[in-house]
Amino acid sequence: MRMSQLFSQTLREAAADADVASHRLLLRAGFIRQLASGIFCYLPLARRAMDRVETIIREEMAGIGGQEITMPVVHPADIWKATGRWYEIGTEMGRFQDKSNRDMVLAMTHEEVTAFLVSRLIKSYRQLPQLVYHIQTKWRDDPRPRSGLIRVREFTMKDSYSLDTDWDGLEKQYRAHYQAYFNIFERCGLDTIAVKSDVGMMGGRVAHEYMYLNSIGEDTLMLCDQCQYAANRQIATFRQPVVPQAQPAPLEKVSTPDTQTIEELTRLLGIPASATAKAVFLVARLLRDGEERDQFVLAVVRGDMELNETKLTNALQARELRPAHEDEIRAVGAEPGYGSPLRVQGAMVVVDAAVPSSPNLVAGANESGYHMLNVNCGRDYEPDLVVDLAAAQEGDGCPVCGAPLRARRGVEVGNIFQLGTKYTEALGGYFLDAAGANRPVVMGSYGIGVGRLLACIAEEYHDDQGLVWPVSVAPFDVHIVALARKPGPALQEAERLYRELTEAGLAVLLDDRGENAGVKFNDADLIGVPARLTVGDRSLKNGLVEFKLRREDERLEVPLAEVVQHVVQAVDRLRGELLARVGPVEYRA
RNA sequence: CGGGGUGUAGCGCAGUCCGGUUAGCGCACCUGCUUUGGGAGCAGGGGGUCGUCGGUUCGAAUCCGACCACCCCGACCA
Repeated sequence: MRMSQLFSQTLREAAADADVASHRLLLRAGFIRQLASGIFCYLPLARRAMDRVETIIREEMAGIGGQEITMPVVHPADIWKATGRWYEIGTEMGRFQDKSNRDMVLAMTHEEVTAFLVSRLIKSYRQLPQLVYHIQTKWRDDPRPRSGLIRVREFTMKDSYSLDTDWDGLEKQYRAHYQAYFNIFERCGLDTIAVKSDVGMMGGRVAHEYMYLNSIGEDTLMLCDQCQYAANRQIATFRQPVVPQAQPAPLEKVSTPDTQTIEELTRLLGIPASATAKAVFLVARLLRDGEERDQFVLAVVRGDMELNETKLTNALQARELRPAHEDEIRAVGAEPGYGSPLRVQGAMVVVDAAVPSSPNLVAGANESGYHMLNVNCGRDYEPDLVVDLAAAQEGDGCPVCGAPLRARRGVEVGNIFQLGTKYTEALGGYFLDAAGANRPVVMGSYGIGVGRLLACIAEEYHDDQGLVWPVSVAPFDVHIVALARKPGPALQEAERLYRELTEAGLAVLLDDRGENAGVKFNDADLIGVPARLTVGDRSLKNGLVEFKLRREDERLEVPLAEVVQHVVQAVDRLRGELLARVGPVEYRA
């Protein structure tokens, strides 16, 4: 590609609202342009890099038996109604009506369509197992797109769907993906870790997320250095601290004016936060007997812990959870700021597992300005449910080995779900087994956000000057900077190298523009092609061309006759480095 | 959805408080000449519904109102 023809434009200054490095640089280097909030155009440089990412994905999917298909972006709402997700998912789903007022859905994911295909194609156990995938546009009307390509509303996702006769088959395909995903990310040069995760709107049993560790990440991960336990904080468990046991003491009311927070309470009474109980008031939307209804929930965790709303949502199988309003709190007989389960009526009391084993806690008196000493779960109030509700925190004991957990931020670049039969049952995806029985196909679902992956790579590989692409995903392999404005030896040699390197199978970008040397060098650094050749009269006089790797400062003068071979070898070496990263990974359930 | 912020040329900004020539600067873009190993020099030029609608006024980028868009924090979400 000649830079003079490239449909792009580098920018000296980035847009003011680009706050993360990948966004700023992809914009400045002319890879992307934003059309609307969370909606981007991918210009040729980005398209080429995405193509390479997609090629790697296709190769790895083929490696585990995947067959590529294409499923539509627009779906009739019927299939989403059949699985219930039309009703369960809120504003995140794009909905519209076609000209005959039929409800339509913009695809957020393709479990429904896959299950539809299963219902049409799979009749017998002899046709299973299967693995299909596609690389397709998704629409999720995220309440808050941000960080450039990291979090967008319209995006390209590789999603694959495994189809099996039973859970053992699913387990096999799941583990195949587990490994293939590491292969994909390593080949892209990106280090990731797999963490156990919540199943969220997908449903199902087991799920892992692939996380690129970086402080710009929006997910918090709890990691154990000792035993490699790794989980999203949304579901992370931890070892319960040992609590000194004591005889329950009598309830006692104390005056605690202007003491609405745990911190104020511990200061006033001179006690540790672990000796207090915290009441959190929420309203859960529950689905019971096909009817939606709101249930007031009083969650109790110890004062030194934090409520994990995902855990509570899952424990209640709630559709939605929101903070309660003050009038709702008063309606059950509780007092905001001085709340506790004592003498409340009409609330579902859900208690964290650490609370019943912690005697004589200080809790609110449900009366403004007063707390109660020596509150004991089971004696002073009856919980409706005792479950793990507390969020793991940095330093908490690893649930497996007890070593202190570390909290890190990460970006989710992929996920894998063991779905089961939810979708196939809903859409008639049944097969006949060897005994002639009708059984639903067991599904797994596996996603990778292609654009997000690219952004994470950009985030990991850049410096002050610009992007520094790993060769496997770089839009070009070599960038030839021709330091010549008019026809002459330099331009002639640059053109010859462009031809010969292209013939040698490399993707070559030739800067043939009439720009100054400085402009060309800076643009080359910004775009971040891994290898650079500088063809100018100065070196050419001595029969030399300058070679430089983007990631290194060192420059090398190479004799004209050896240039092509030198570049080919250098690119091969870079490719080899990335391939060497791929290897078997131990599966961690 | 709650809180905060910003909308003036492709990008970055000034002008808005205190209404008053033809709305300005840098970069980018076009033409010509010069220059050519790290964001060049000179000369000339093109490009604006000042986010939108409404109001106040002799007069609105500027004051008032509503709306819209975008960004950040939170809620939410994969």
